[in-house]
Amino acid sequence: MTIKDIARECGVGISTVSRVLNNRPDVSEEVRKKVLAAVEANGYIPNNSARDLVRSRSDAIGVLVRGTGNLFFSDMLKTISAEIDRYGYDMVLRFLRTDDDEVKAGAILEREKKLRGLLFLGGRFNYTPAEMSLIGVPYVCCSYTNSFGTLRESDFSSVSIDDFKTAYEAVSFLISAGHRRIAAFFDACNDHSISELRYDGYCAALEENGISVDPALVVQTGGFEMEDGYNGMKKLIESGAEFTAAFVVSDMMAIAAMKALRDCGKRVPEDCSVIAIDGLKLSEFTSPTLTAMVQPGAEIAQESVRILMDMVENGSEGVHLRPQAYLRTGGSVCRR
Amino acid sequence: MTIKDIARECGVGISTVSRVLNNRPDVSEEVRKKVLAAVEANGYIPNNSARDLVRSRSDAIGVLVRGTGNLFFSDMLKTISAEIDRYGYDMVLRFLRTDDDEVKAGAILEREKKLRGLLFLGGRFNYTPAEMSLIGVPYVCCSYTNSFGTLRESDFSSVSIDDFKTAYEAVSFLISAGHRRIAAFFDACNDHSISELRYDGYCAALEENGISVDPALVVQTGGFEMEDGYNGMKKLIESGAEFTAAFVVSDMMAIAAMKALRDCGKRVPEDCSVIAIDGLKLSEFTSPTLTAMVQPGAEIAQESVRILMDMVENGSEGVHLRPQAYLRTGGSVCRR
DNA sequence: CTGAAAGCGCTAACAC
DNA sequence: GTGTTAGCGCTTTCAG
Repeated sequence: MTIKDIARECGVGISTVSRVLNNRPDVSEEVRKKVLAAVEANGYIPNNSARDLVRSRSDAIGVLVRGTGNLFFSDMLKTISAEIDRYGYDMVLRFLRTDDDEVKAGAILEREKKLRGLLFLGGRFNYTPAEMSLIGVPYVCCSYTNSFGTLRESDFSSVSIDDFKTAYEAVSFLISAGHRRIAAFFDACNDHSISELRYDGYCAALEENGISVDPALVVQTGGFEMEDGYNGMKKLIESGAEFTAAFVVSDMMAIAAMKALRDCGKRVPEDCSVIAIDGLKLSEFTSPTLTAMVQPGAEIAQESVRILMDMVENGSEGVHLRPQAYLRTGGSVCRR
Repeated sequence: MTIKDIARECGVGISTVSRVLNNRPDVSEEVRKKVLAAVEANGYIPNNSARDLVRSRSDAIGVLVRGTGNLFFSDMLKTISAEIDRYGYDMVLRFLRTDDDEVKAGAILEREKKLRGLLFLGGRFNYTPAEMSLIGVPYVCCSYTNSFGTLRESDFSSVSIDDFKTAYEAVSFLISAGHRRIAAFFDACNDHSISELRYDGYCAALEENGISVDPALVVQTGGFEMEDGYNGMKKLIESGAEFTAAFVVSDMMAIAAMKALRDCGKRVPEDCSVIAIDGLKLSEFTSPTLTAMVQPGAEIAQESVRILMDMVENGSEGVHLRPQAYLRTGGSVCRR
C-alpha cells in the first residue's frame, strides 16, 4: 500500500494525495474528503523513510542519555519524550555506556538519521568548540552545563540548576540548623563535572561561616550508585570521624547512606542529619523523609525541549536557563 | 557527502562502495581498503532513510512502554536497549499514556518505520487474534502474558514471571511465618490483568491453608503509584481492620505502604510484616530491607529480545518463557 | 570482481 | 486545483 495505490483508487494524481497528507491548503474540499476516506479505509500509513529521504531530513530529535542508573533521568526522559511528541517530532533515543563519548555518538546519530536537533541528557562539562563542530544541528545540554569548557554561549543551549549554588544552599541550611561538622559525599571532587561544582559549593558555604573544610569528612565514593553511597558512609563511620550531618550529592546515594547509618546503629536525624540534591518523589516515602534541594525535573525537561525546538524551527541563538532548586524540608535534618 | 562522492573519490563505482559498506565478500582487498580509507577521511555516514527505503525495511525494533511510573520498567528498558543494540538493530521507543492502545500504536509505528519486530513492555492481558492481526511483524509481550485473551500460543511470544504462582509463594511465605490476618494491596482485583492474577494467587494461598479471604483486608488502590500504596495502607489502618502482615503488588507501593505504617505509629515488621513482588535494588536500601519475590528483570529483558530476534531473523514460532521469581529475605517480615 | 542502471515511496517544482 | 516529472541516496539485479 503506497501513495500510488491511494491515488489510483481515488482517481487523482499522487501529488494531490501528498498534498492532502501534508495538510496543504490547495486541495478542493471534495477531493480532500475522498482521499482521506481512502486512506482510512485502506489503513494506509506513509513510509517515513521515503519521506525523510526526499526532504533530506527527518522530523526527529536525538536524545543521548548518560548516567542511566539515575532515577532522576528516568523521570525526565518520560517528560522529554512526551514533549518531543507534542511538537510533532520523533524521538531517537540512545543510552550511552559510561565509556561512550556522547558527542561522537550524537554526531553519528545525527547523520544516520538526519536529525534536526540533539538533546544530551547528562554529559561532560568540558566541551570545546573544536569537538562540538562535529555536530551540525542545534543541541541542548539538559541538566548539565559547560562550566569547564570553552563553548561560546550563543552556540548551544543548556538547562540546569546551578550546581554550585544549590550545594551552597543545602550546606548553608545545615549550618543554619547548628551543624558544623558536616560530612560530604561525592563521586569525585575534581571530576570537572557535577561533583566538583557541588563540592565547591559545599566548601564555600563552610568557609563563609568560618568553618574550615576537613578533608577527613569529604568522601569520594567513585560512583553514583546506591552501593557507592552506602559504602562511602560506612567507611566514614568506621574511620571514627566525628560529624553531625551529611550532605550527599544525590537522593539515591543519600537513601543508601541513611541505610548505612542505621546499620551502624546511628539514628537519622538525631545522630546524623542528612540532606541531598534531587528531591525525588521516592524520597518522600523514606523514613525519615529525606530533606532535599528539589531539582524541578519536569520544568528542566520541558524547557530543554522548548528551547531546542526554537533553535530548530526558528534558528534562535543558544539560551541558558538556570531554574531554581528549592528546599523541601523532610525529617532527615534536625537542629543541633 | 553521499555514496557517490566516495565512489568518485576512489575512482570506483557506487555499487562497489555499497558492497564495502555492507561487508560483502566480493570486493578485492585493495579496493576495500581504499574505500574504507575514504569513508574514514571524509567522515561519511550512510543515509539510513535511503537504505531503509530501497530495502523496504529497517533494521529497527519498536518498543512500546506502558506503565512508566514503574522503576522496574526503567531498569529493564536499559537492558532492552543494550540488547537490541548488540544484535545490530535500532530501537524505536514510544512511551504510552494510560489511555493509549499499545496495539494500535504498535501497528502504526510498524508501518511508519518499517519495523522488523515489536516488543511490548507491559500491556493488556486480553488480546484477541482479530485485533492482533493489525500487527504484521513478530512481537513479544515482555513482563506480561495473555492470560485473559484468546491468542494462539504459536502466534506470539511472552516472557514473564507466573503472577499467580509468585503471589501464591509470597503469601505462603507469610503464612509459614505464622501470619493469618494478611492484608493485600492491588490496583484492582478484577482488572483482567496483573492484579487479578496476583489476587487469585493470594486467595489460593490463603484458602489452601484454611484461611478464608476477608474482603475487609483486600485494598484496591486504583493505581500503581506510591501515593496509591500510601493512601491504601492509611485507609486500611483507619478502618480499624486487624492484620499482622501485608502482601503488596509491587515494591514501590510496598515502600509507600511501609511509610504509612510508620506514620501511623506501627513498626515494620513487629506490628505488620510486609512482602512485595519486584525485588528492586532500591528495596535493599530501605529500613527495614524489603522482603520480596524478585523478578529477574535483566533475564526477562534479555530473553525477550533474544526470542524476538529469533522470530525476526529465523521465522521461529512463538515461545513462552516463565522465569522463576525467587524470595529475597529482608527485614520486613518476622515470625508471628 | 566491478560498474551501469533500475527503482524503493515520496515531495516539490513545474506545467496545465 | 491538479497532474506530471525529476530526483532524494541507496541496494540490488544484471552484464561484463
